Amino acid sequence: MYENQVEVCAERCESPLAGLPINQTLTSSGSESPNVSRSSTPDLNTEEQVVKHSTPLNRQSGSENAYNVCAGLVYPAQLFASPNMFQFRQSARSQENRPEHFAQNRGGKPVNYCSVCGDRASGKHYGVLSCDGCRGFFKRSIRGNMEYVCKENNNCFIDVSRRNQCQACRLRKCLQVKMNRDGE
Amino acid sequence: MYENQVEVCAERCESPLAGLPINQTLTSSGSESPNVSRSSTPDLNTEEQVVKHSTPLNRQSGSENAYNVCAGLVYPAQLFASPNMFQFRQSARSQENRPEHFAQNRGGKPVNYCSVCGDRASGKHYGVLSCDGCRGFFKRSIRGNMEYVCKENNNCFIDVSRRNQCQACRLRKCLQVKMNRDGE
DNA sequence: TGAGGTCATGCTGACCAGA
DNA sequence: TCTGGTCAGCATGACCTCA
Ligand SMILES: [Zn+2]
Ligand SMILES: [Zn+2]
Ligand SMILES: [Zn+2]
Ligand SMILES: [Zn+2]
Repeated sequence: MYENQVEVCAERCESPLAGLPINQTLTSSGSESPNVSRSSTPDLNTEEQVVKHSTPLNRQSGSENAYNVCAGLVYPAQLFASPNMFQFRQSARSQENRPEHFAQNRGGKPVNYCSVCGDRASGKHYGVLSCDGCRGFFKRSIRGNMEYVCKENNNCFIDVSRRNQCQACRLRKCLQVKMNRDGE
Repeated sequence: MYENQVEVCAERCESPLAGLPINQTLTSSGSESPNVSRSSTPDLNTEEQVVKHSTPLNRQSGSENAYNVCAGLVYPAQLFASPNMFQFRQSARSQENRPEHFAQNRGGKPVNYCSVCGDRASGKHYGVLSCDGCRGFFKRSIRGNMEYVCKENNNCFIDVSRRNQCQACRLRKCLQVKMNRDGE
């Protein structure tokens, strides 16, 4: 169960095209292991609206005992998309109908995904199709000469919801997909 | 290798006295699996001084290619203690000579550890011996009725360096060690 | 001693202006 | 189109006051 997931992680991370391979079939986005849905592309079915700089990170329930969601219970993670510690609200753009893979938008423009985390790409950055988050992260990393150290085994899985859990592995993934300071 | 670690994690997390069991022998703090040092208690051998609210989170190297620490290389994690995304600098208090277990300070005062993460406890909070970090985290969680969702399998390992990687599991651990709103 | 409260800190990513 | 720059938003935890 868990080893299974770990294997997938390691395998993906080590491959140069780790994460969401672009131009590759994604049958309902990562359903190889049914009981461990990793939600590479969280499909928030929430209302769509762009709110500038509104970042409600974690759910706040109205009821009293709200936090028992995780209390001692073990159930398959990612039954629904969850905001991360720094999982910012997906903007309306990101919440558009996610195509199977590389589909067409309403306007006909192709939708590309970040080579690092699988989020919607905002263009090519530092030589690689990537999202604004990974772009900013890579920018800060190289400009600040940052040194990160993984607390696991340098094979943390990087996707939209987990890209902020390990900076070391996120940067490693950035470099693996050939992000570079000079934009290639 | 990794399954080993996961097993340890799960075992620790599920037990009510997960993490660093207080009053229990810690032979050099977690050396069951030699090649995967998890550094439950990171022993920073750095200089000791208390700086108020100074939180240099990540290492910034002076050299140019600093980020190659993790670039594509796979080496046992935790060769040295690393600052987390939100791993604040351990204050001088935390860097005192860490005893084997429950040892005496210079002054003779016993040193207690947080039941949640193993950091140095600042006292009893919400009924449980805990550190200021876990105290604040639990406080925010219950006051805000926060709902966290684990992105793994609800068995993330919680220690000083990783307590900020999964809020869901951190809160679960808080509840497992019987933290409660009314201080018992 | 432990409760609630405060707030400096720094990471994140959406956005902007200029090349 | 992509770059550097900006900065609102927010979780964290050290520290404070008060009972
Ligand atoms: Zn990305
Ligand atoms: Zn990692
Ligand atoms: Zn703690
Ligand atoms: Zn978890």
